[in-house]
Amino acid sequence: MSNRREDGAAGVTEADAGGGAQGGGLTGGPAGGPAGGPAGVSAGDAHLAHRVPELGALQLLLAVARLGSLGRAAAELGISQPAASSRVRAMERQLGVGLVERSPRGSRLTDAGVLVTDWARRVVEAAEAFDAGAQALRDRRDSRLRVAASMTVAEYLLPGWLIALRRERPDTAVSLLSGNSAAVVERLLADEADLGFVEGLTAPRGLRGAVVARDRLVVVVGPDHPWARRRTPLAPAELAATALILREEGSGTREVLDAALAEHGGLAAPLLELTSTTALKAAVASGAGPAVLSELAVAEELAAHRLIQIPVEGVDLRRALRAVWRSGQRPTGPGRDLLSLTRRVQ
Amino acid sequence: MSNRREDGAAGVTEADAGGGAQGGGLTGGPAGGPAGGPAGVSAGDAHLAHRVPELGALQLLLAVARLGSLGRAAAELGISQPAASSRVRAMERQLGVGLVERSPRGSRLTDAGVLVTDWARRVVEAAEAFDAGAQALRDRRDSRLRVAASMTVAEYLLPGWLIALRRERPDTAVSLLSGNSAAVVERLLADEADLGFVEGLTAPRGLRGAVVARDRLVVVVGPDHPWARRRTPLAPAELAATALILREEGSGTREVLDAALAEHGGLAAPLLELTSTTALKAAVASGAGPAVLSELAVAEELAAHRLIQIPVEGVDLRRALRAVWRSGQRPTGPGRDLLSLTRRVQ
DNA sequence: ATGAGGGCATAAGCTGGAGTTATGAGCAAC
DNA sequence: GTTGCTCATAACTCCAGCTTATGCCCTCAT
Repeated sequence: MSNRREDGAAGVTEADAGGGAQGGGLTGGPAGGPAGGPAGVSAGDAHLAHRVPELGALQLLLAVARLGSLGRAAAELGISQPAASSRVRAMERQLGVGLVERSPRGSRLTDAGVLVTDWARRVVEAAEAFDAGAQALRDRRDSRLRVAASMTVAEYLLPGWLIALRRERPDTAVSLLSGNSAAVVERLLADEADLGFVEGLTAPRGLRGAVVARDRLVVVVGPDHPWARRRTPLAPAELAATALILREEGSGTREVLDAALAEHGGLAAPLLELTSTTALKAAVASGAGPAVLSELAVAEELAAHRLIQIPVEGVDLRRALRAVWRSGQRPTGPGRDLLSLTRRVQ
Repeated sequence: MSNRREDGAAGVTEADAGGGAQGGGLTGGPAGGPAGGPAGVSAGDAHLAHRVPELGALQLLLAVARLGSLGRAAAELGISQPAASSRVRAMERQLGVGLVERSPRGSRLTDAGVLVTDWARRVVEAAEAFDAGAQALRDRRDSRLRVAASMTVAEYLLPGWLIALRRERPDTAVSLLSGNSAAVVERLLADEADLGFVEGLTAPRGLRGAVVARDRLVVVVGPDHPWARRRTPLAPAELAATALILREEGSGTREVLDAALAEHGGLAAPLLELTSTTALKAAVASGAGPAVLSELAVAEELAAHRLIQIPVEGVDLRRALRAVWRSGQRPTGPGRDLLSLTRRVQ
């Protein structure tokens, strides 16, 4: 962990965070999702931004790791070498840990740097998803592919698709309209969109479509709810008889749930009605009661055990996710590319 | 989407991105992980940081969404109300989309704002994990709980635990040492750490421990690899006979794999040996060949289909993740808190 | 040996973004 | 009408980060 810096004040180079090189990694954890996800963003530390380097710095760190040189990393990001040097040093001072081992032959990450870089990668990946989505939201009219997607698809799936699409067809400009399924259908019929994505039990009338994925609704409760300690699956009638926290009337999730429980007595009067999935999850997590949500919407919370999934027996809560288009307007060009992507990248 | 702003130049307030309120969300997707994850960070767009608002702005947006007022959000982040106002406006200009509907009675998110805020939440959550990890890396000697963890635990699991711990015991300062399993054991025996986390088949000699989770090694290939189209599970002998991309000798993953395949003829000579999990995943994704990695390390890549998991029959590739401590030094106080967390938050 | 080249650090100067305080305007409820 | 909440604008300040210019150190090749 030698470091050429000799000045007193500046660099706190504690660097090495452990024994050997990262050779002996044995790893552990449960099956399924990306465990250990961060807890929810509630009130949260106000000064997070002061303790986490900004995106440019994190990207720079990734570039240094990949290219093995501050100078080359600087070039890739389009800044000067001294700027890169100073940014990395600022980051090291901010974190209180040496990240990069400089040598006249280049730069390598320290052990701590490897760890920090891995955490940084997650932030940058989230930022890329943000960017992909936001860009589609901006490029409104003048884009080659106009996509209309339901809220949840737009939120959870589309950014990943767009990144993959950009990787294969960098010149494709995509614009995104998002609303409920009815709005998606409307946009397609009005020729304001080329390709739509909706969820539901059946394909919308007047449109052609293809199932690109499946989804399931799950019953979730907060960790302190009595159900969280249940061992036996929930009976449909029991679910139907329970007051749930629900999205407002007209929500697709609620519709599907209604249909599934119709033969078991129908939904009980709701315990609470909320308008956003986020608010709903927060209410459930804080113990207000059980809710039924898309698996997709609660994957992170389940992995971090902020929410507990309760198995239900004897009810089919699966739904299809469909790509849809106007009859006779089977997608070509960029639309076809995106469509084929959705079959590979879920 | 009324907006009080009247000046010409400044605000591009395209705002609304869809039909109705976000009521009709029907949702879809496959089982398992957080699908639709972003693609890997390779060369990446240089100017990502110019297109994505910085963390403080994203946090501000979340606060506005939660509190319903720019002023209150500003107060929570410890900045003045005009600063918040200007930041949000800058963000709207940057993204080219109206995010917040201002009114004399407060502020609400627009439809597009809801979407953007959800994407922003992911970035902020990743940043919180970064912060939790980095803080533990810094607070070296003077902390109340000194944790030693193997590289992979430190990378994938610990940040989540630390966030949860901070939630319950805000005053607990944790320091993190990370290295291979041997180094972790060494630190514990030298009384330089209070609690350790290692993966492996058996508990280390001289230490007490408890299994806190389980993990599995999985065989993965790039999407273009012939195996990706396979329908039948891999036979152990077939896996053993195949040249794989592996971590260097001494890696825990390699050790476990070696043990599991011993009775099937032992590992073939490696196709390639790499020193970091990241480099390994990149090599596999680009089609260099198959590799065996912790489920934990490839969860995101599997979800985004950048890597394909190949089932293997007849070999047990599971491992235990253990918390360990010195005999007679059963963790108390903060250590006990963390330990009990690991059983709930995976 | 000795010079060329790559890599990083330092120094000095500039610029712009983001913050601050002070103030005004719109709307609601009392 | 007045009080109180909201947000917007204006003028000013200041610091963070960039750039260019330069120097040192090390390695490698001649």
